[in-house]
Parts: sequence; C-alpha cells; structure tokens
Amino acid sequence: MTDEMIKLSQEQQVYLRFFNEVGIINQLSSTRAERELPHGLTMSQYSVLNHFVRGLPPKSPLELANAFQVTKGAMTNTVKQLEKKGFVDVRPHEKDGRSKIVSISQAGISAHQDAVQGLAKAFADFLAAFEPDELGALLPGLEKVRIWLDENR
Amino acid sequence: MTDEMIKLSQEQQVYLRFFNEVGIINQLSSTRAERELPHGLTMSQYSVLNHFVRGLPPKSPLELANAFQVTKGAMTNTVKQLEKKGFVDVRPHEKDGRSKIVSISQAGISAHQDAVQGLAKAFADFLAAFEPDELGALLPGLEKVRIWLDENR
DNA sequence: CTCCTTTAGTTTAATATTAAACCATATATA
DNA sequence: TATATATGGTTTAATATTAAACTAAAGGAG
Repeated sequence: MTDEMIKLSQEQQVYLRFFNEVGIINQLSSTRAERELPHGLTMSQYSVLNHFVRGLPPKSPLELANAFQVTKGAMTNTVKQLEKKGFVDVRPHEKDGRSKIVSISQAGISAHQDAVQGLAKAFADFLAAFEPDELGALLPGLEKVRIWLDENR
Repeated sequence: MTDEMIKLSQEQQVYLRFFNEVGIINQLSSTRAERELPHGLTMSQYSVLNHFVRGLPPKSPLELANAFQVTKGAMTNTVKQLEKKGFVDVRPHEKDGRSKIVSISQAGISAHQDAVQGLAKAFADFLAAFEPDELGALLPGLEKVRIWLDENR
C-alpha cells in the first residue's frame, strides 16, 4: 500500500515534470519568436503560412483547425487576420456551398520568407547553443506523445 | 551557397519541429488536464498550489510570477482567484509595505489532493501507454532547453 | 419531394494572458 | 533630510483562445 503510493507518486512526478517542462518551453519560445515575427504575425498565423509554403495543398478552415489543434472559431479568426493582411486567398468551395478554400498568396509567400528571417534572428543564439542532433534526439519521443494525445483526446 | 542554404534549412526544420511538437503537446495536455481539475482550478492555479505542497516556503506574488514565467499581472489574477476560493492566505509582508506573502491554506492542501486525483484520472490512460522511463529519458534534454531559454530571454 | 440530421463556418460571452501605465512604498544619493 | 530612482503590486486595454449557440447548406430516410 505504501509502496504502491510511493510508486504512483514517483510516476506522477515524472509525467508532471514532463508536462511542466513542455509548458515552460512553449511559453518562452513563443514569446521569443513573436518578438521577432514581422508584419504583426502571430505564431498561429505563421504556422498557417508555413503549412502552405511547405507545399501542402489549399485547405478549408476546418481542415486547418484540425491540423493545428485549435477550434473552428480560432481558425476563423486566424484566417480573417491573414486575409486582412493579404497573405491568403479565401474562395468559396466550388461544390460545397458551406465550405471555403484557403490558399497562400504571393504576398503571403514573401511574408513567410520575412518571418523565417525573423525566426532565424530570434533563435540564432539558441541554434548556437544546441546541436541539431541534441534536439533531434528528442523528436521521436515528443512525436509519440503528441500523436498519442492527439488520437486519444 | 546552395549547400549552405540546405544545411540551414535542415537545422531550422529540426528546431521548428521541436517547438511545434512542444506547442501541440502543451495544448493537448493542458486541455486534458483542465477537463478533470476540480474546484474550477486552472493549470496556473494548480501549479501555485503544487508549488507550496511540495514544501516550498511562502512567497511573494512577484516571486511566484518569476517561478512560473508569467507577468506580475497574471499572477495578481491567479492569486486573487485562489484567495477567493480560500486556497491561499495572503498577508502583508512584515518589513516591506509594498510586498505580500502568499501561503497555502488547509483548504488549499485539500483542494490540491483533489486535483491530484483529477490529474491521475485525466492521465490514467496516458500513464498506461507510456513507461516512466520513456518520458524520463526526455527530461534532461527538455530541462536543458528550458533552462537555456529562461536564462537567455 | 419533405423533413431530419449532420456539417462548415461565424458569432458570442467568458477567460487567461500580455504589455504598459499607474500607485505606493522603499532605497539611495545628494 | 529631501529628492530621485527602483521595486512590488494592481489596473487597463488589447488579444488569442475556448465552448457553445447559431446560420446556412448538404445529405439521407421516409
């Protein structure tokens, strides 16, 4: 019984510490990134641009919301901001009158390039302090956790 | 030149992917946790309670803000919520008229225990899917990143 | 064809957060 | 001691986000 409790407590320590580290890293890195992002881009907006620049095909707002794990309402907002800045084109879906299709514009591609510059600047010292392999070694574990949480929410 | 660009791009891929994984894990895990937290506790509020339950001495709001990497204003809010729920005691600092001292109350200790139960429930299936060592192996790397970001912001 | 249900997107209200202005107290300097 | 600066905390305005209500269109069952 006591053993059981101690064991449980230690397991909890590990996963609580894990999520705690993740939370703080996320916060510090987002702040650092957004400080250098141009065009008033948020990380959310940058992520959407980045998605398309990586060669992925145009998508509906709902597909984007699912891809980035935010609500439809949040994506409505993000897309609206990007549209106002002229970085994405939003067209009605040809077949489905309820749906829309979001694609990146030429200005959006260019803004993304600026953003990558900004991120490179924001993380230049970080890159100097960490070998790619050092972070790369963490990726499989993180990926596994992320996929599990995504599939089991 | 081309090599240089490709190399840079790959490094960027690694660290962008790293921060991306961290961001999604943080979001999914916070949502999952807050769904089961009792007494309307947020993760922020839980963190403060947890801090004190771990045996750490009473602290000022500013110290708490620094410990959790949030602004003073955010901590004013968090402490206010906890105080309203009766989970912390807030007293004026004896020597420094500007400052306050926050400590956990008996009700706060009890609420923390409830919260741990809730978290255990929220993450029971997660714990079953991941060995402690599996997450534990990631901790040193994450810790190093977190410390670096904290010291270089 | 008509009704019912599902789906895509927007809107609303609430909330947590930040940066910056602000207040009060403490500390240091002249 | 008097004044200037620094510090702890609160408040304000702005914003990103969520859950839930809502609108409109699609799809299916009868």
